[in-house]
Amino acid sequence: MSKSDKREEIVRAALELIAENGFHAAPMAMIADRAGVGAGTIYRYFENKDVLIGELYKDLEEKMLPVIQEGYDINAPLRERFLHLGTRILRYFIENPLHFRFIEQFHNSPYGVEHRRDKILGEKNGCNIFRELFEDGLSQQLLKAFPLTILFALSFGPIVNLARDHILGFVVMDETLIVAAIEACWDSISK
Amino acid sequence: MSKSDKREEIVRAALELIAENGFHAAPMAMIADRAGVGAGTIYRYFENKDVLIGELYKDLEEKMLPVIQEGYDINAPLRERFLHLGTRILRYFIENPLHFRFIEQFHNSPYGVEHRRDKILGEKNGCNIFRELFEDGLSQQLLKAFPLTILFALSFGPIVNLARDHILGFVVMDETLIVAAIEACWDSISK
Amino acid sequence: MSKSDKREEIVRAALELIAENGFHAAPMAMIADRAGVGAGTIYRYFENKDVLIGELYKDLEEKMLPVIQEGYDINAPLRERFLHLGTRILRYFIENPLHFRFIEQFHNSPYGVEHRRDKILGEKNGCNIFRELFEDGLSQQLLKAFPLTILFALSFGPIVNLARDHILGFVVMDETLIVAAIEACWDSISK
Amino acid sequence: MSKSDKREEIVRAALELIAENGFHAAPMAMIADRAGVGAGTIYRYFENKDVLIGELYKDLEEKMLPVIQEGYDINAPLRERFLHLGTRILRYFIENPLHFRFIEQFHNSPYGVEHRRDKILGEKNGCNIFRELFEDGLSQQLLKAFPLTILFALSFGPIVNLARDHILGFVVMDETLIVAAIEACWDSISK
DNA sequence: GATGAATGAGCGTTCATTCAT
DNA sequence: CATGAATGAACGCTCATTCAT
Repeated sequence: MSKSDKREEIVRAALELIAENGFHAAPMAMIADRAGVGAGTIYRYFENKDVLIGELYKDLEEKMLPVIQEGYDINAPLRERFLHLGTRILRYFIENPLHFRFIEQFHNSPYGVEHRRDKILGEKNGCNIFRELFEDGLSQQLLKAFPLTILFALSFGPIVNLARDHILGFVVMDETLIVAAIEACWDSISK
Repeated sequence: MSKSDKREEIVRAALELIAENGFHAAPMAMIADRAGVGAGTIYRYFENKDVLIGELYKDLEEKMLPVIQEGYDINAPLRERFLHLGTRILRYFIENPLHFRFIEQFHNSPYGVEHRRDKILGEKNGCNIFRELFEDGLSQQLLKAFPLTILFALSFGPIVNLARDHILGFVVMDETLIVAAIEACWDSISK
Repeated sequence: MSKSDKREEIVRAALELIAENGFHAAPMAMIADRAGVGAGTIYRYFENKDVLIGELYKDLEEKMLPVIQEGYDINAPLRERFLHLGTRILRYFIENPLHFRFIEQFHNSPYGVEHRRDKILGEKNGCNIFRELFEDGLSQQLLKAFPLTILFALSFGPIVNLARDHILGFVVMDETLIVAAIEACWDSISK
Repeated sequence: MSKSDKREEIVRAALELIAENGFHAAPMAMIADRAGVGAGTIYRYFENKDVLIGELYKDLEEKMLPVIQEGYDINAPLRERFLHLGTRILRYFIENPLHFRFIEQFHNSPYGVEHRRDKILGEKNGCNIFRELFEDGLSQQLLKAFPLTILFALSFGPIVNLARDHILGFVVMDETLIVAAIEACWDSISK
């Protein structure tokens, strides 16, 4: 197994265990076991458990962003851009329930305290797409005159809830429902 | 300190510690300490930690429900009813940040697994108010023809996010913003 | 409830709990509960748990001795005297399984360390009957020339085992078997 | 210290502490201490305390059986076979007082409940030697017509008592006394 | 570099004993 | 006197982290 394969295995094992049963069910020894490496080996790749979790989170961000942005046309009409991003995110969560479950757990854990803010969509990285989208919308007066934070809340609050409900089996989000739900979100932020 | 004072102190201490820093920062000994009681004393009031957490959650539910329902007029127009409940819930969270933080933590913890669904607004108690509200709206064709789960998601997703953002200081939800935000939620569910 | 009734209740409760499930299953609070008194009350009658256990043991000794000696004729032939005592003890244990179970537990517990020697049959009290019996037998050269300790072991070892096996249901000691078994013990010590 | 040395040290430490002062005087931390290992280390070798105790018991059984059987001639006369086994067991206990004390404690403890019956001499393993011995004796009509349980009690009751008395210093069982005592046991079971 | 046995601080919980009522 | 709520030391056990191999 190559060096980066090992890192990959560790991260994958951690993701699975945490997503499936929460942080409390993912001791380092169990992660090592499932990754097929020695317990001490993890510490060659990650300084400690906090760092492992943090990097796992960053990995997921990095996998998610290109998928969401794929085919995104910054010059399309605002509504279309919103629907593109919103449905892509929701679809991504639904298709990657382990990622979603981990991200949720992460935000409500000691590991995620300093990430509390939704970095995915916030100021970090190059991923200001949403910010730009909202700012465009505000300046064009197509959106209600809310602070960005509120526009985020109105958009992502439902998305996260819908993803959770789908994953837990409370509702089946087929393509039609996905689009309709994101359109509803649009109604909440657009004038 | 009277018997019921002691129970109160324990519950309060647990609430504070968990709300402030999460479950991992609330070992029984620390809860006891902050409550000003001996470690063993907790076990006179609560069979074990799980039970303590569970009862704390129930306590909060019980405190919250009457506040939300106060002044609720089931015969008012649908929009008004929605705004009443939505703004009340959001205000409650904002005014009781410890309650909010605990409830959030609880839902994303091993303690809250069986409560995953938002019981507050779900089928339990007499608090089917929201369900009734949505069912009324659907039958009167005032709401978009979504499953209840999605209507819940569109309503509560933003509320929870807004409460969190306010508590974390990312936005200041004054009365005007509260009402405007809930009105925006109404836009997402109404035809 | 009179003062001595209370003591009686406490001792009875302790006996039952310990005999039924061992010392580990008899915390003071449970003893108090079953005795129908407050936990603190026990300490008015017994300085501490050790003393309670010790006095319970003494109580049982005192109840047992007269039953064993009843009808004992010191002038009867040696064999008859042995059979009298041996069968009486065995019968007593069989008819009072709680007493037996407690005594057994007691001897193999921290509480009974200083009582290790079989006081019932040893030098204490007026109960030197057995000692006298053996000494008579030795001087009359009816018994094998063993130290007293060995004569005790040959006599009581089987009795205790038989009682235990009966109580645990491994064998049913009816009157015929009781007598035959004690006669067998006699064979082991008599010339 | 090698891996199996460590297991050995833990088992030895547990044996010593329990034999010397009983289960109550052998908390895991103390066992670890005396074994010269960390507290957590014990759990690499034994799932929990119950398992440690249980395996210690099995270890002792396994050490004891071959010693007892050594030189045993199944074709020798019955009396000789009985004396062989009886004296060997008694000698073993006398020479291994820690083993004896532990086994005694074990049988009268919550750990040993399911072993209540003397498995050493009962049906388990290949060690039906005693059972076979008694069954042979019964079929040849050399033994009194007792149930096996009673023959066991008549044989082992005294042995256990003699071992205890020797270890506690109440009597010194030299070779002559050992043989004479076991011969006395034989008298109790033989016709 | 990789390992996994070893560690020990820290957890949730119990219970003999005390003492205010 | 009797009570039982309160106590806190001590228990069995877990797990992030280290380090000899």
